[in-house]
Amino acid sequence: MAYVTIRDVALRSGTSISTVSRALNNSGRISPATKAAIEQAARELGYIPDSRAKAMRSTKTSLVALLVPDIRNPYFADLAYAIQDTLFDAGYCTSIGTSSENGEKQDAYITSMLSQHVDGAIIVPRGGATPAMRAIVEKNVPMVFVDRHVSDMHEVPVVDSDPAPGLSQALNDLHDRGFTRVGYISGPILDSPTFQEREAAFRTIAGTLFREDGIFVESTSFGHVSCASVMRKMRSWGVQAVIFGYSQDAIQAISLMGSRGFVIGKDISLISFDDLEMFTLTTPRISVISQQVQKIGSLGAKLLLDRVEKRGRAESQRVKTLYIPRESVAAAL
Amino acid sequence: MAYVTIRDVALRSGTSISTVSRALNNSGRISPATKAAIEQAARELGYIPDSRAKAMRSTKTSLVALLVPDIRNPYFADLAYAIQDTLFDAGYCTSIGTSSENGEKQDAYITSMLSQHVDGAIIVPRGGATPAMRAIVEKNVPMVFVDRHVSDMHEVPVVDSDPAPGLSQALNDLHDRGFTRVGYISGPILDSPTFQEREAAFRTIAGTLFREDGIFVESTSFGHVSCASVMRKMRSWGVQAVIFGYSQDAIQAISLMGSRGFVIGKDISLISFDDLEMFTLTTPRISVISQQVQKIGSLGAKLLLDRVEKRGRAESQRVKTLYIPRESVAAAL
DNA sequence: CTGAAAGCGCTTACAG
DNA sequence: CTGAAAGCGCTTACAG
Repeated sequence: MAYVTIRDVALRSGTSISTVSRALNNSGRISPATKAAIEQAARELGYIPDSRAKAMRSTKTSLVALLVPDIRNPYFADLAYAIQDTLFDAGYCTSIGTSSENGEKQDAYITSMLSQHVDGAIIVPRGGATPAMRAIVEKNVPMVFVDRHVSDMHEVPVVDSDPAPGLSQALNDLHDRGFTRVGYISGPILDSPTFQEREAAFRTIAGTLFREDGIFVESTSFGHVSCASVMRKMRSWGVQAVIFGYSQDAIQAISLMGSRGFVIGKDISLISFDDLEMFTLTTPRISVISQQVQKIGSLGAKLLLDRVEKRGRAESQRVKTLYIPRESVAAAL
Repeated sequence: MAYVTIRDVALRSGTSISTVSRALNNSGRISPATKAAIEQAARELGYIPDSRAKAMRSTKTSLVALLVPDIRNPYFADLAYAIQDTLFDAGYCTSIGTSSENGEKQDAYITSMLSQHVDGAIIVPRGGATPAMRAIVEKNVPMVFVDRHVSDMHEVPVVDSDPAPGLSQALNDLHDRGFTRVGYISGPILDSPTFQEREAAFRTIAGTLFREDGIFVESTSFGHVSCASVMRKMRSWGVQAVIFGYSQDAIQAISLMGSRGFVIGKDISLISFDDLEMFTLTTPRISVISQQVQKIGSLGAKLLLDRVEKRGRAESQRVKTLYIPRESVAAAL
């Protein structure tokens, strides 16, 4: 059984190709009788229209490309799920690609999607603008950035979270509990306006609540070693509570502390960005600053749909971060 | 800047469409001079071949569909990553779809992939055979099942894990530590040969090590309530160590126990299937039976490639499960 | 209401 | 070595 084509359906229903097309797409007038006959023939044959051929004529693929750095990161998995869900309900298929925080692969994927003439692209950019990303813009393919943005592509709308509200709530909580020495670990800050902004927001807000000499900021790159040494530094400075701008760092830190007998919420208090399920499984459960990833995802998808379907001028949006206190933050010693 | 077509490249290089096609695909003889000119023209114009048009002629899309129940489940995220990685290196693009353990969505996705004439499909099936899955087989599109299988589709090869080795190691460990009352919680066993097999393997192996009246088996469906009540039952029966066949259940149980002050590794010992990162963050860390998901993924991908590229008759494969003991299993009280 | 024809962007025999 | 032509499976004016 090879693929059934529109021709087979026409033959079987004793009509022509054009009539079948019109009947199955509800376009133009057709007599109810022929329409019914055609639908039955299509059903009997198990006809599945070739979307490639369809798309070539109508320049509409109902396909959207989604690019995330790493699908194994639960934050991105949640994001991808929310986006795919929203898009699916609107009749679009989402193709999820992974760039592995790797520029080359990122561009290979984008190019491949472009060659399939996707109707739009949702991208969590990694690093700066790339050739393939510029190609998307040049070809006028609708695109939105989600979660992060790229500093030199201002024409692309972005849906991300505003770190200030959650950080403010978190820092106020620490302040209220009597902490005087707070630290911030900012993750892979290089090239990332998002992580830069988080750090800046921390500095600003902490500056209004704590003394200058009670505020400590460090950054990690990827990798275990660095995270361990940063934690050591924080400890040696007598930092009482530390906020992680990058949840993957927090995960490493928790694992490290567990293996060294450090007790979170006692030896040191801890807060991380991203409301991940695993942060509720640890003992104690980890306080988080939620980016409301679900909201970011659905907003991003809707924004793209607005562009694809050309309703209004959709603009960038920010979702408020939200502090969720749990037992990893205790009173100051 | 609309899309650049092969026609534009021909015009710019002063050649014909057919020559451009041959030059860019390295097929047939072309003089080095014209080839160079064409390549330059293509580069200057930023030509990206239309893969839809390409595929229509050559019946090769270099596209593979991957269907997983829920990408937010870290086990499937790992699986998807491994598969996508292997396929990417072989020159294939993977489109990841999520069925949300929902038959309708599963079929909608498959049909959509079929309409794009993917070169193959890798599926983690949910429930039994569906109409769309049968359509794949009928149309002779290469397909493999991964992680789970469907009882009534024997023609489809499957790569999954053999539960026996890991279970055997785990149960021997429990036995050696002096446990006499062991429990097994089997997850959503309905319609799932995989979960059924795990339970059967547990019964068989436990039967050789423990007394009949020291073996307890229960199953959960999805949802919190059920998991809590099952745990209660296990406790009331005096079960000393429990093995979870479904890691999502274990996650719930850990969370429940944490909120009730139960201490894992002391009040009860615990082992779960699936070597998830989060199981190393808990205190104590959770002993697991690893399915070696990475291996399953890459084997599954390779098996599909063998079918797609018609090398030999690729057959089903099993990966051995592996027991990784950690602190969630203590000595018997 | 329905059919024949053109054309979307490619590839692939077929001539030259 | 290179070009003109047919055709992949559709949709969409255009006639009838």
